Amino acid sequence: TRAGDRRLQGWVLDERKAYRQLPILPQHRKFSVICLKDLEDDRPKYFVMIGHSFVLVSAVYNYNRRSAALNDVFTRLFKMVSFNFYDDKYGFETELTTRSAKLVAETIHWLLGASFDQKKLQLSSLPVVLGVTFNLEDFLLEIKEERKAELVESIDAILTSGSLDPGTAGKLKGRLMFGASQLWGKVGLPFFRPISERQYSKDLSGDRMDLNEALKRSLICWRGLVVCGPPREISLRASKRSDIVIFTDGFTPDQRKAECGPDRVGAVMFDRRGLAPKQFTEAIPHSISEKWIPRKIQIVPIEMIAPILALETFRGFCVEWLGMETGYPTWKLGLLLKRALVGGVAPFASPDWDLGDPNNLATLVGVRLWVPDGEAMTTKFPSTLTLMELAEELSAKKCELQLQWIRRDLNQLADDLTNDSFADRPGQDREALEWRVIGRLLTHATHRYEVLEESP
DNA sequence: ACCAGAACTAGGGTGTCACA
DNA sequence: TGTGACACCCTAGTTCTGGT
Repeated sequence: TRAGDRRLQGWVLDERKAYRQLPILPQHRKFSVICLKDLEDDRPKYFVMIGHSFVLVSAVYNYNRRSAALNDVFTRLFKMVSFNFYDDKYGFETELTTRSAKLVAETIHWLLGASFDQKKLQLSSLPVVLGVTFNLEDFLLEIKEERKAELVESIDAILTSGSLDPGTAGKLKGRLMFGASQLWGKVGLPFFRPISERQYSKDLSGDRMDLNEALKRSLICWRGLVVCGPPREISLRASKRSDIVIFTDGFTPDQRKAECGPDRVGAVMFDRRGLAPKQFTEAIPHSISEKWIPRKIQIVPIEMIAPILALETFRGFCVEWLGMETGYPTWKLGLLLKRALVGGVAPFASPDWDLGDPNNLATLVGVRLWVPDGEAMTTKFPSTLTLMELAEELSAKKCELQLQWIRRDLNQLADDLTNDSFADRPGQDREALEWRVIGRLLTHATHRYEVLEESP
């Protein structure tokens, strides 16, 4: 932010009875009639509505047009940082200007005849917008306590009753998804799977509505997240220049092309402060790859492991982002396994499990993978484990994970290294790598997968 | 290098939920 | 009523696989 270290505040303005403020064109009033039964004489009575009613098709468009127009006055004329969502209008400023920004918002509404609730006006470093608290002192998005309590209550009710019907499952999933948007990272993503499966299950006979093992554990895990999951951070969006950039690549022999040799990864690091790039290449030991789901070509896990090794090898740097060359379309990730399931980790279910401990969180993180045409959320087993390992490695180095796809031809150096082509490149000292989580997770996740596979 | 069948995808349609 | 996110179903078309 260009405001430097100045404290931020927000203002919020809520319009009163939003749709009712939009008038019906007088000559159209004959089309705007509602009918109610009079309980006294049991006869229908008709009323002409002079304001837009809820559910009227044009009300949504008409109202949002007005809302957006008002916001345009704020942003264009007064250069304010403000937003609108239906009748919620809100903006952020430094301490110096919040008061005047709020005054502008109120005055413009008053001048143009848009009435608002004086009682609902906010001017605070903890503004509440759309039911979410923006904590501008600690830069956190906080889930409201009431919402927390409602979610816990719903989950407990399901656990007590021991059954969950598709309708309730869908309702719970929707509310959890909204709540999760205020929580740290993509925590909890894997636990939606069993809930989602119940939502769309069609067989309602016999004991099919009963909670199975996977559902019970998912609910318990979600309860834990709602109660003690850390809030989402509000990050400063001003982009900084990267200190270093790392390119990686992976290789695995393709029998169709009669290729041979071990699975291999390579990486090149460009350091803004250094003259020459640094590089390494390493074979993936069979003890690691034999644990993957058998496939003819294991290129995806190999490509994903490359960044982990790169970070371990080039440790001691402050990494801002990491380019991962996979050259691999999203859908191939799905080939790793037909059923998309990932394990909850056993200690998660115990009450004394500390969610604040990054070691625990890293085992739960779901990672969003960016690819050229669109994006894919993968919670598929076991590719997610590789991403967890990567997240864990980054977390241990106080880094944030952001995977980006780049064109293959921009990755020539890593490509060469991976293919054992060392021309013009001096040797690199190697360091032994210890896997942080992948071994442990494979055991847990494989077990979890078996449990889920067995459960109906 | 080629072929046939299997396996898989994109994208439209439908439907659920949440929020306003 | 609108929006977005997600899941499932379906069809036409593409890509992979295993064999020659």
